[in-house]
Amino acid sequence: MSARFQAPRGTQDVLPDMQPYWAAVDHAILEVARLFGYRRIDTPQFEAASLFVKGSGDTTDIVEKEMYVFEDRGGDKLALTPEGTPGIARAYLEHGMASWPQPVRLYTTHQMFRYDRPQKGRYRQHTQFDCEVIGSSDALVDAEVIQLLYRTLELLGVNTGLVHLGSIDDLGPRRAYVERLKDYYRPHLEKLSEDSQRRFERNPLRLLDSKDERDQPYKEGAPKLVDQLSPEAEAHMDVVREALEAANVPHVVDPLLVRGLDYYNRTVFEIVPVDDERAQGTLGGGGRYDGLIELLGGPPTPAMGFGSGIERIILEMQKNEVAVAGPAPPDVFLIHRAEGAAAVVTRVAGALRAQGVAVVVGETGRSMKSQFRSADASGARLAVILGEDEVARGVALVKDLRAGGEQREMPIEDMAADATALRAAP
RNA sequence: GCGGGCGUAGCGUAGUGGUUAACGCGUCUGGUUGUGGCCCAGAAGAUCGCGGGUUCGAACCCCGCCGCUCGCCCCA
Repeated sequence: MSARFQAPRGTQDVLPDMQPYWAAVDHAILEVARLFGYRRIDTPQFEAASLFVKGSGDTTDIVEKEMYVFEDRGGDKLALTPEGTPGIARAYLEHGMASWPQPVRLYTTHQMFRYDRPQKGRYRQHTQFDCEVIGSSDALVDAEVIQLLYRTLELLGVNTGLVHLGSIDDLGPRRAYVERLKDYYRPHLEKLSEDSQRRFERNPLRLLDSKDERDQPYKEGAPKLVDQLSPEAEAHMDVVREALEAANVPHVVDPLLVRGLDYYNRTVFEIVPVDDERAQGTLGGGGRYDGLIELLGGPPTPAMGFGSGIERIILEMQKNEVAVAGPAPPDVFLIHRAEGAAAVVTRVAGALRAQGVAVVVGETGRSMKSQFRSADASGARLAVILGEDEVARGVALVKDLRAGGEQREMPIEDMAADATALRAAP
């Protein structure tokens, strides 16, 4: 109905029924962060657009085609955060975190905005669970970060497949490799798909995971980066694998794994659900970005991190029929029928709440029957009835809705003063 | 950005050119004075996604737009 307002394309409302899933994810994140010693950081939902142009890379799709850029009333060019890492790197520099004990372990959950054609599991606004470890080049940190995401998903009952692990080496060796790759493809350029011809210019690493029929014959013989890593990168990856092995994180080396941002080096990884049949399956991914902080004007500072899409995680939880706890029902549903009972009703409800009793109040003017129906639907254990008769006599009727439906009288003032008897009732 | 499918009350569906668009769930109100869950009855709730066209007549046929969805691109 375009006549009525609707949520902007690619955005969604999280209705009350869905909130338990979000709460479950929040709890899992809190617990895993505690276990691994990560502290929470929150950064703004928008940043200088140039932070992403510089940090994420000006030729990446995210920056070039998908970023929400706007100019504010003061003329500043800003961007809604399309990804999490540059903002955190910026905060690291801005707040002198280099003088904190290194490395700095941080996590956050953050809204991300990307102008893209929406699909299930791909939205224009989505939420990411982000972890970043800044100030260490230790391969054990790489393994730790991967493990952290894996454990989070495990804790949430999400059935992940193997962790896909790769290495894209350091900048110098990678450039040399890209030249070798282009040399290999150049003679066949004419015969490649249009997409791959574009990739040849813009993102040669992507040539290797083309799905187009026409490109298949050339993939086999193409040089693979993981097969010719520099000795340093190879040794680094060996340690990562050894540590993942020891941590019981099942993984596989994926020679075709490429990440979308410019700043990655060495370790890259991705976690996809087991028997994933959809295109937007990736639950999370990340890698090492030793050059980013320096690129943003800081001292050379190694770092490692990941982003994981919470909407996708929840989609998986639902697919796996993971049970999540809903909110507890109220303790008491307060039914009232007296004329002009607003004051008594409000006072009793307030007194009970002050003692920690959860109270939902029935609607004025509705029949007993109707209010009892509401009481039942609310899931409350007790109905407290303040009818005309009771209010006049200064008592309340307390009825147990779950058990036999027994009912007894309690003086209103006693109940308001001390809810202990009510809790025990009847 | 490219290609395919879909769009009927809050939700799930029926109706595929011809009288006041149907059913289930849900909501509300009742089933004799003030008592829930089950049951029964009634009511409210739909400009048939929006706009235009064809036709005596359109939810139904055609076009455009919007939204969802699947694949590609890309990504979480």
